[in-house]
Amino acid sequence: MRRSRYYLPTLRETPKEAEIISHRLMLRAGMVRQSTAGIYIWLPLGLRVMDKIADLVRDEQNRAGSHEILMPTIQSADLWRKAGRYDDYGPEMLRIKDRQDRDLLYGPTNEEVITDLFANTVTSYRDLPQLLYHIQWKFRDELRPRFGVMRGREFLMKDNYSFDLTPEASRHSYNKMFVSYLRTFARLGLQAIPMEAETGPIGGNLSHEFIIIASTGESAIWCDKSLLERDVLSLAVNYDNEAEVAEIVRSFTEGYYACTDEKHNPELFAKEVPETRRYQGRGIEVGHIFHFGTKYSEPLGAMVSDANGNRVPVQMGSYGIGVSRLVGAIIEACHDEKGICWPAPVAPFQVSLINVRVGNTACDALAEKTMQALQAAGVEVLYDDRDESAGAKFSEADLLGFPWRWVVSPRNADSGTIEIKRRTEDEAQVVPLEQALALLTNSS
RNA sequence: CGGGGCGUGGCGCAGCCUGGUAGCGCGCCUGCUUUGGGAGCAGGAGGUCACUGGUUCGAACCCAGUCGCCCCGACCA
Repeated sequence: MRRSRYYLPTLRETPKEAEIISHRLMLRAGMVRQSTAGIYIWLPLGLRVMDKIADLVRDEQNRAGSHEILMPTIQSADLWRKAGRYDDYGPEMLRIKDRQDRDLLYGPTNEEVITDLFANTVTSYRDLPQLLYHIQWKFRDELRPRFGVMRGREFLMKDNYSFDLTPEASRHSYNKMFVSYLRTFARLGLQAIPMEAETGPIGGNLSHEFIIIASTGESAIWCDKSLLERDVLSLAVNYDNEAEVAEIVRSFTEGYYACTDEKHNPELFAKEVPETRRYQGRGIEVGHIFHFGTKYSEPLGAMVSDANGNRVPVQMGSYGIGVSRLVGAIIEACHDEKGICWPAPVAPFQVSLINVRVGNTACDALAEKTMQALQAAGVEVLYDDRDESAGAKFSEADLLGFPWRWVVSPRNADSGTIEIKRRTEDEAQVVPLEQALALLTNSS
């Protein structure tokens, strides 16, 4: 992609409404624009990141044996009345009427819709277990939206719902999602810590939040440092093996203190965690999983026949990841004073290609050749071909934060070499194009 | 919803107290010069001063109301 042709409205100064770092950087880097309070327009660069996160989340959901569907944003109030939540949910739910004066709502979550769907399509225990998810926009009319996309009113969420015959089987579904979440966040380049949580209005009796460490996070957290050193991705998981999955969950939940301010107990923390392993800081909630039994299946009639021919309500759980929130959360966790430092898996482009002397024949030729070579290798590159000063280009590249910066300049164009540097390192190296390509493909 | 603050070219701000031709920096356009960390000079474009009403010869400025946005708090993926 040529920078000169891209739609990338960056800002030199920070709009005054933006207070926290991720919001400032997202506005400056031309990722989003605010439309109205808590509601954002996603621009190409921001959308690329969100799509990558969604794809990665999707991949891990599928790997754990879930099936993707897509439920509507607009739901019927009747369904919510039937489940008994219409009145309970309160003003956070956006209620609307259609032209026939029927009560509708913009879904803040989807337990009702999916439980109803399930009730109408599955009738036998032989079709269980089932894990169904979608990635869809939600609306919650927050009292106070803030922190940019981290607490918007409209947000993109992945929500998965499990259906099982017995509480034990449901626990396995819960465990599968637990492990899948560990993998998902690790692949996104984040250290996520599972913490025991309150179940809140979703209901139920078993729940964990997944928190990533960020100094600007909303929640105060206390945990055992050794949780941060666990290597999740090297674990080979067989999701069909109940004992194996349960063991992984156990290894992350037992013997490790990890609490948000909701559940923090200072005496217990001091007693259970040796002083050298105590971590105290702040974090951002990026995922939340719940087991809630028959809370929705009973009122909505999601029943199946068991092996003895008895009709029993299914056991359910729900599992959420804030996809749009993650865009901001990753920036909170990955930035420096110059700008964003994207983890490669979610970077909107892998390479900032800078031609410091547009108009110089050798530079232009080498830059073109380099861009084409990168594209041919399937590497996403944003080629800054504008007639701007070198300094302006370097600053913007730092702000946008792609993993690599490749510079073509009169210093090295004649020799056909390129100066390459990682966003997070200070040292650059000057190498021939072929070698640069090899370094990039081997490293990522 | 309680408390605080703010609405003036795309962005950041001054002007308001003390009413009298709407200003600055950045960005944008044109030209020349420059060229490895947000270049210089010259010229230029761009604004119903959030909205409505009032006071006044005259309102960005004073008064009243409305709307919008941000921050702190209670609540949340």
